[in-house]
Amino acid sequence: MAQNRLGSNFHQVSRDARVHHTDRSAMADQEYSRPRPRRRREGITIQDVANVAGVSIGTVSRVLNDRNWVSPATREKVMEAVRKTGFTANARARALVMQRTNSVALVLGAAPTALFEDPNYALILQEASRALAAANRSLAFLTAADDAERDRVASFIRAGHVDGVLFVSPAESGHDSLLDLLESRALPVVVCGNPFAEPRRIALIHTDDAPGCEALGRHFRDQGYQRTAVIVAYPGTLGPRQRVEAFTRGLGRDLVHCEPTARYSQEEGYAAMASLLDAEHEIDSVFATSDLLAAGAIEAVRARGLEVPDDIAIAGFDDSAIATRTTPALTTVHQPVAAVAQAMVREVLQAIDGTEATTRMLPTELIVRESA
Amino acid sequence: MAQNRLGSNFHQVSRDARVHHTDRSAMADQEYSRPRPRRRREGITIQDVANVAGVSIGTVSRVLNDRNWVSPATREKVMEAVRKTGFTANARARALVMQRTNSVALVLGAAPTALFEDPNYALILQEASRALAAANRSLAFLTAADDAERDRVASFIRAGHVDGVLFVSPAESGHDSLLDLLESRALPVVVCGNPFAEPRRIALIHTDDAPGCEALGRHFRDQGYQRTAVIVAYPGTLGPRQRVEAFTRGLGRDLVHCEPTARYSQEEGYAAMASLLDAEHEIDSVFATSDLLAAGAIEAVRARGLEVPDDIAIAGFDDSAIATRTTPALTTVHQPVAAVAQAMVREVLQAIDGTEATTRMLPTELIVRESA
DNA sequence: ATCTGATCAGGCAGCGCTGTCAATTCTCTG
DNA sequence: CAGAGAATTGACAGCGCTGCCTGATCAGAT
Repeated sequence: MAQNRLGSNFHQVSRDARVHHTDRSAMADQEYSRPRPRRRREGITIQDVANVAGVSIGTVSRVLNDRNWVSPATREKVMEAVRKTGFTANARARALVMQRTNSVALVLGAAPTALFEDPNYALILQEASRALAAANRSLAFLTAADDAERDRVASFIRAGHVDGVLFVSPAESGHDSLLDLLESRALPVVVCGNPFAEPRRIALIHTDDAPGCEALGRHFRDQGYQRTAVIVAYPGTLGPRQRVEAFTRGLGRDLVHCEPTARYSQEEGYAAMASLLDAEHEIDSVFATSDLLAAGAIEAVRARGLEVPDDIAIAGFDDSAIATRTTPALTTVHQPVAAVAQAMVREVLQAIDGTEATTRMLPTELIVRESA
Repeated sequence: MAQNRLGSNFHQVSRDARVHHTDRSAMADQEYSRPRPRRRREGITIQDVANVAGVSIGTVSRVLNDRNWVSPATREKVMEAVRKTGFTANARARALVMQRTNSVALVLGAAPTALFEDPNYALILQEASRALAAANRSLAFLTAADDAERDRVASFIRAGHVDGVLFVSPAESGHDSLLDLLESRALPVVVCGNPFAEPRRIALIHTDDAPGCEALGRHFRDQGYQRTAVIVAYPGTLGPRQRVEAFTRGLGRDLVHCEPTARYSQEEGYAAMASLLDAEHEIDSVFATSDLLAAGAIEAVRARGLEVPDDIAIAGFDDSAIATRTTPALTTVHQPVAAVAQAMVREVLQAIDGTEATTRMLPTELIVRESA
């Protein structure tokens, strides 16, 4: 038994020596020969503050974390020492012991180019960043456009870098494996965008597109448009389909044509409109399922010398920044993207604190401008 | 050897005393109530892997970090155990012991709205994100538009959340306190954008705007434009001033007028152009120091029923995504923003690894499209 | 004067990992 | 076949912090 302990005893020595030494150096700033400064010391630690204040590190910790049972006098001494030393608690040590990093990942499930192609993404990033900062959390930004990136995201999350995840995904599928992982870890996740193909235990913040789209359909009918087409990206997925259905419902008659596109981009909108015009459907109005598509469509119409809305009326969806920059300004359906981002943050923070995150649906509304 | 141990034995006394003491209190408690961890264990740890592989945690660590002195057989055993347990090293523990987080902050020194207002910012974010991911680093996204946010950034950095900082700032001043902090901490920082007002020990990645702007000036002269004005944001700062100077040099004659704006936005460009037109300078050509300003200027010109470039030629600066989306497409000066972001990441990573980050300058070139 | 309970402060284990060093085993030599 | 050296592994301190537990202190009550 004693033999067994021998090894430990040896090390205990240096430890005792260290404590002894620290106490001394607190009294007089003599030599500072730590037993083995293997790595350079990083900065002011809680121990330094404790030395200056003449208390133990436990007390400093108690003051910093606003725990009870610290006398006002001691508290003041510690605060003063913190001020004097310029101490900031080491986030890494804190993260280790607290099992919490105070940061949240924002995973963009698309190529990063989407960030300036689609103002919605930038807006979500902006609002999420702001909301997290307000809650004193930091934002880790990741993209997950392809499998390699998804792997990276997965290992990032498994490594415990973040307390929760905000997942912003376009309607494309391909994220199922990542969603599976997120679902399987007990890590709070909030997704925004389109409803899931299959039910999931992941909270979803999405917009109720139907009312706005239906109102837009009624607006088209009221304006007296006779032959209407739609340009729709990701036509196979649930969200876009719902938009078109609600629009058609409001319109009260069948669509002349439905032109699909691969993504939400201005170029795709241009191309789709061009092919609609080429097909000579004799349309007088078009609903594009995003403002970017609509902006492209407007360009295509004007490139042929036609006028919007007189020759062809065009409406978009999103009410993003581009909606007021087109000529004419876009009639569109307002989607509360900022509110979505804020709700995502609120839900994920709640989930981190233990309350289950809940799925929420936010309303949309028709914004009539000049293009339709 | 035995002599050496003797010294230890001396200290062994105090240790034994301590042990005795502990034992006593354990007896008083009647039971050993503390072998179990107090917090729930978080997941698979290196200890679990070691147990499965039948080796010590040190050996597992050595295998994972690809250190020498591990026999092939043991290595295989450990790898197998890692596979079987699905172990991923805890990033937080690693960060603490390594004094390194493997993440880098991207600080946007502007309101987050800039992100979709100015494509440059989004592009930098995109490229930095990509480059960091490729280097297996994560990106913490922060904004520092006002003092409150700068304080947040400062304490974030002091807390040791990141190993380095990428600072993306518009020409505005107001960041001096933050730059002071960054400079004072021995933390690698790379800034992009305009040269510093005062010399700093911070690496800077910026573009050499002069060649492109001068070429643009020559192009204006070659086109036969007679009366040229400029629209310039942040006219007091070094970068914009250099652009205008180089442009004027290429032009070979004085500017008719210099219209200042507060920021780089389409709206400001519109307003500046409108006021230029109102002032009846009889100009036939305008150089705006960013594509966004130029895009706004084009709108303003066309809103008055004038044609670009026939009535008034307009050129921009940046060659951002918007340059090809205006009608007509913008003649502009290409700024290698993606390359800037990549250089920033390269420099900051080098600096983290000990090499001093160096200031770099990247070239610009004239892109002639239709607007001038 | 002693006991009791409420406060307050200190001590220390331990979060999960890495780096150092000692211990152990294996391989050659002379 | 001992002894030196090389290869391999184990042990454990410690990164900086928090949380539990214990000890000390001080009123107020007995």
